[in-house]
Amino acid sequence: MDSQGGIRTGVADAASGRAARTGRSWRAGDKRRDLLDGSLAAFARDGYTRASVDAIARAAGTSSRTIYNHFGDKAGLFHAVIVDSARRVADAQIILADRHLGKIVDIEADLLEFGRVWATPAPEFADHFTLVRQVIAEAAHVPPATLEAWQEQGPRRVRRALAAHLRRIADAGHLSLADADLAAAHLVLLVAGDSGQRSLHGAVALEPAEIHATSDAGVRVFLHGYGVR
Amino acid sequence: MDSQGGIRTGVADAASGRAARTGRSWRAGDKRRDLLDGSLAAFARDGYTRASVDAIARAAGTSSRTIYNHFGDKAGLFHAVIVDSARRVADAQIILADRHLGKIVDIEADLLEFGRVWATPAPEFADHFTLVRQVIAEAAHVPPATLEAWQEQGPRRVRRALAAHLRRIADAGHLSLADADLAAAHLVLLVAGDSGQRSLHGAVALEPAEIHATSDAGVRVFLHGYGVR
DNA sequence: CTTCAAGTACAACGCACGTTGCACAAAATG
DNA sequence: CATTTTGTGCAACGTGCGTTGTACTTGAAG
Repeated sequence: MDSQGGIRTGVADAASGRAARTGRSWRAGDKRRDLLDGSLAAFARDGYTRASVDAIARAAGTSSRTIYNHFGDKAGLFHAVIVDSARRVADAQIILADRHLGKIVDIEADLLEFGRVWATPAPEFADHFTLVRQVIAEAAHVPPATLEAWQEQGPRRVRRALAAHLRRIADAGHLSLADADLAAAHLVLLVAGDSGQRSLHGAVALEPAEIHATSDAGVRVFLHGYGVR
Repeated sequence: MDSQGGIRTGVADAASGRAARTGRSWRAGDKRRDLLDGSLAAFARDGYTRASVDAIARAAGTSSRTIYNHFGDKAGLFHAVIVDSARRVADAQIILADRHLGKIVDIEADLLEFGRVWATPAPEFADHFTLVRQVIAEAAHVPPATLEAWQEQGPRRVRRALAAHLRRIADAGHLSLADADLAAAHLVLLVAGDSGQRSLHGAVALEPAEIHATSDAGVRVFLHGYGVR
């Protein structure tokens, strides 16, 4: 009953294989990048099933045949797209965490500032989060290997970076926490969970003031639970 | 570029038309109910595109031809399914709100109790919320009329009922609020937003203790903003 | 220039799916 | 009973899509 449909295996057959096999550097054309970018937009807009390979190729300015040469499979393309996108977003988020949590002078003020920036959606990553919503909605049809690679390169990497910061901040006496990983998960949920959920329901962009209000409230709840008393 | 794909119009062509035209009461077989229930399960599991009409018919124990006789269209079926399901869930939620917010003796204790019950997911409605996630993910491909009917019969109806309760409770001196509708939206988000978001990310069911903790925290934030000082 | 990998255009195959028409059974209605 | 409504099984049509093979172009490397 699940055999038909679903995103099938072809994980990383030829993916990035060319770059490794040939000594070619990625300068000219760079069809692979075009493909990853165009596919992200197409998958985000239409979802996996609806986004046809031909439409993706058109959006990326390549031939559909090139997709199969690079990724072997539609599923392989999807795998590469979400992992690549998740890695990029995670990189940006980690940099953001480093900037705001690297040096703590006033734990409450710094966390409030961090929360506001964190909760404010970056337009250049809108497609990514739309795609993530697609993945969550049809998680049952996404190969476990793809889910695993996405989580590992994206959310889990970010959470580990945040946890390291929180651990360090706690050791410096600004917080009181036992499980830094759990605390990191709680922090991002409290800061951006509500506004994320809310923007879904209304499908409208939130006002910055509303984002800041929910983020501030989340930080205060976090400090209520993890602050030094 | 958007012309192909998408859920097309056929909203309520023949939907529920038979019941209205003929004086027939819905007793025997009641294929329509079977269809609505089976379709809910199928759409929730596979999403709109992947769920084939034949598979739905099989899941509902009917013929695929009967689907077209009743709903005219696959899109019409989807429309009927989500509206019907949303109405049922909303009914249950409104009853729940009446029970817990009808008579207030201790505003904090009552809201805490209400929040815990509200945030605890009912297994019989799991399919519905899975379907809602599908709808949100591909909202761009769902006809506006379907989105509108769903919101009206489901979320908005619930929010209005909650707002009425909050208004009454405020008039009785237990709360201080200007916009009851906004307060209702805030309450459900604070109470269930986090746990809903969190259960998505992990795809695992939350422990009751965790649900209660986040719900309690949400209620306290709500009272911090809307409580009488 | 020759060579070779990378990309493209095109045609084709097979398949699954939405949808319809039609003939026929079953059940309710009078 | 006869009649009308509902539901079913089946065949069929058209279409869109994933995928592959193949011949051709292009541009860099030797």
